Amino acid sequence: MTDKLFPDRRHDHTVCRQQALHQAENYCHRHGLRLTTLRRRVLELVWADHQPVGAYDLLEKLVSEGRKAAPPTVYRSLDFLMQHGLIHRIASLNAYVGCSHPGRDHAAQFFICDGCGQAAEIGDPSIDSAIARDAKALGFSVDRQTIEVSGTCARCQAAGET
Amino acid sequence: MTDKLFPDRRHDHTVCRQQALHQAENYCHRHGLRLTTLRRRVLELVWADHQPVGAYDLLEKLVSEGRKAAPPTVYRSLDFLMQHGLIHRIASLNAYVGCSHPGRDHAAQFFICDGCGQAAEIGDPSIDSAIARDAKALGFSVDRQTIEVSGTCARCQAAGET
DNA sequence: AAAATATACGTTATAATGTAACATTACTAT
DNA sequence: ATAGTAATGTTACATTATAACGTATATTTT
Repeated sequence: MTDKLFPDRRHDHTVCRQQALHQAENYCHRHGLRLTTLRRRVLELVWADHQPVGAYDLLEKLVSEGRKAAPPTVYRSLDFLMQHGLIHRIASLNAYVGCSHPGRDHAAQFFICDGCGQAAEIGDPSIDSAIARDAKALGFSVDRQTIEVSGTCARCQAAGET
Repeated sequence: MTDKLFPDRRHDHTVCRQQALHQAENYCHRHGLRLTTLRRRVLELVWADHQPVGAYDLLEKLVSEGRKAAPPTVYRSLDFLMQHGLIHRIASLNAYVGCSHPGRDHAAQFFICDGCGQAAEIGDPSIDSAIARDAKALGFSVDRQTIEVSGTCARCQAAGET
């Protein structure tokens, strides 16, 4: 079974990371944004795998690479990357994950596996439209959304059944 | 305009609070749970209004009432109340709010106003079913959901337009 | 009712996450 | 080159949450 949303460890993650960096470079270039060495590196670290990463994990990696870094170093980069839709924050985990569809303004929805820790971003229009409908009924003006579904992915279920 | 989900300050909130406490008492009695003085008081404080409250705000109130309390005091009560569906945690705010439909096991969805700070709990089956459909397509087994939509409620929009 | 057990709470210490404020460096544009 | 702006370094601290262990209170068993 090939599962692009919850990939196993065999998948060539270099591709994911490279593509994300490439897209980020394009995006920043087109919009006159400065994807500095630090920001680029933070993005790269966030894309180390498909699991959301904590800010202090990132900090630790930066420091271990010899860079002078403190919490604000990381948080500022994360803020920049979030502002421009290159990463997302997972509120239920206090962690950050690369955006699968950067460039487009979109409300992300996540399925998060408690087993492997991976977060899969989906963009289901029917969730969006249901929320939009409710908002309209309330007269509520939507600014941002946090849609995070936790549970167990297919692979981990299979693995857990022994 | 009467808005039960984003009530104004005139609404008789005593009713909301009383009802919530009453339901909690019933629920705990039926299930053999101990709604101790502390837990009851924490629930009452969470229901002080319709705005999610931070754990340390609760702690401060408990202490100011003369009770000996420390962070674990509050967090343990919050854990109990959450476990039994009497309150919800709002992950995007690190805050807690009374559950509007205790007793039933349900996936809550929230609209949170940046203006007045109030959180309205809704239970839209079409959001649930959209998520269930996506989960099924992924073979994902859902455990819990975090659905939080932030923005501005109708009343605050009206107030803001001057 | 007394002892045994389990549950809840008190207490201290600390972990984990995030921000404010100001100094310094590096880039950009004239 | 120089001034202006944006990014990063640095120190200090705020906020949210939990671990670990002791004490008290309630519940069950005898």
